[in-house]
Amino acid sequence: MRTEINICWLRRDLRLQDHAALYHALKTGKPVLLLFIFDRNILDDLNDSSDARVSFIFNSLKALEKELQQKGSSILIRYGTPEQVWPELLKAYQIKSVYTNHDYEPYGIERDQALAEYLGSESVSLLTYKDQVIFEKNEIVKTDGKPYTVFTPYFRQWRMKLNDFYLKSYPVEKYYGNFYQTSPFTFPDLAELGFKASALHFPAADFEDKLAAYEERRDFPADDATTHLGIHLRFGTVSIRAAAAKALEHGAEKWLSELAWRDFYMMILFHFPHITTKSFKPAYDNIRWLNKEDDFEAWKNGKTGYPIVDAGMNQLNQTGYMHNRVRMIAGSFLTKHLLIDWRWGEAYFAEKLLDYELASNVGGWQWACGCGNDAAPYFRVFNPELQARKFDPENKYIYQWAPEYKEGKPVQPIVEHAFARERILKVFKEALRE
DNA sequence: TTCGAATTGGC
DNA sequence: CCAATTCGA
Repeated sequence: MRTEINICWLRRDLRLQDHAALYHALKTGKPVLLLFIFDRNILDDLNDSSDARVSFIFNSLKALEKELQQKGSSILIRYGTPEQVWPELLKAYQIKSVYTNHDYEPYGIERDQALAEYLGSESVSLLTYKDQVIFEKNEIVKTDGKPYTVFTPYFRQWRMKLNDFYLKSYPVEKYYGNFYQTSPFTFPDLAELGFKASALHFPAADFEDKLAAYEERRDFPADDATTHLGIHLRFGTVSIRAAAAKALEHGAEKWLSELAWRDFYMMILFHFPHITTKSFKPAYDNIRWLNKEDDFEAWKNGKTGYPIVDAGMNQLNQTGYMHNRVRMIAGSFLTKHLLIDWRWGEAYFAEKLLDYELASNVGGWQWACGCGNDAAPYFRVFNPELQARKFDPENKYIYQWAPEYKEGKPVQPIVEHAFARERILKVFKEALRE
């Protein structure tokens, strides 16, 4: 008779410390086998064979495999769709339960629902846990029990509720003896998954030394005073509880509130999944976008004639990262100056950002466009020149990423600011009147 | 129901 | 001051 085991399915929680599902799986005392599926439902839609996120996942799994081998175990890596892989696993192993962490994205919810049904039909239980946020789903709601749609009152409650209990680390280490003991499984090459190693640099996971100066310097892109922790939170190579605990320890309230924004947008996406394709506020779906391909190309390639926008796009294209202040400026510019649909911008960021996160990206783009979780600030149109003067007064960031502006040659902007401003105000008014 | 408030602005 | 809606208690 085969040994009965538990499987812990990793998705975006690629670590062996402070891990909710892994903790619960190991604690049962049954041998725990770790699993990762390179999901073709996701991978097949990526159009860059050297997509850096795939490399990041690959590297992270390699590191996990090393850790696991020291414990006499190994990680099972599969390439395919979950629908294909799970029936194979059920044949290969005597599985008691499957442990995994909550996913709040529409695809993830659908995938996990299907799995729950399938496993149920095979008398295998699926146990899922909150792990990637501090507060999820309905943990922070209004007095009427409905989800918040405005950040500030949400955050007031989020901050009040936050205490050591919610930040407590899951002591996974105590149960490391319960990993399934096996000789190492074969570990696939990136090439077998249809990908190449990315040449991009991945940010380190150490963020603590950035916290002290964060609030004061975070808006100045040349300072690079942000933590670059996004990719680690995206793939779970850093635990959100550990990050929030460090924020409290250093009194980094502003940075803590940014972690709350992440919770907020995940909660919003969970309750309002339509926002990936529709405006949060339906009236804004009436906007008559110009959607001129030439303008979109110019924006993508950093050729708008607005130095701060071009610098940002160059930074994104070259490094897979763009400073947050500049993301807002570039987003505002695409939607409000060029009158291009926010979904186009969202899709481009999705392709390029190492720290891409569906909930935050959609939330951020809808905010930049003015169609998102905001009262009524559509008439707020960023002036890219003023923004640059204010946040990059010595053109340090601009010259670093768009050195062509150093020469001081006059550049013809793709659209004149005052004209674009009047135009977008008119278009918005028309859309909202309908 | 009423009323203060609403991430990161600009002219 | 703009311009002005909707949220939330």
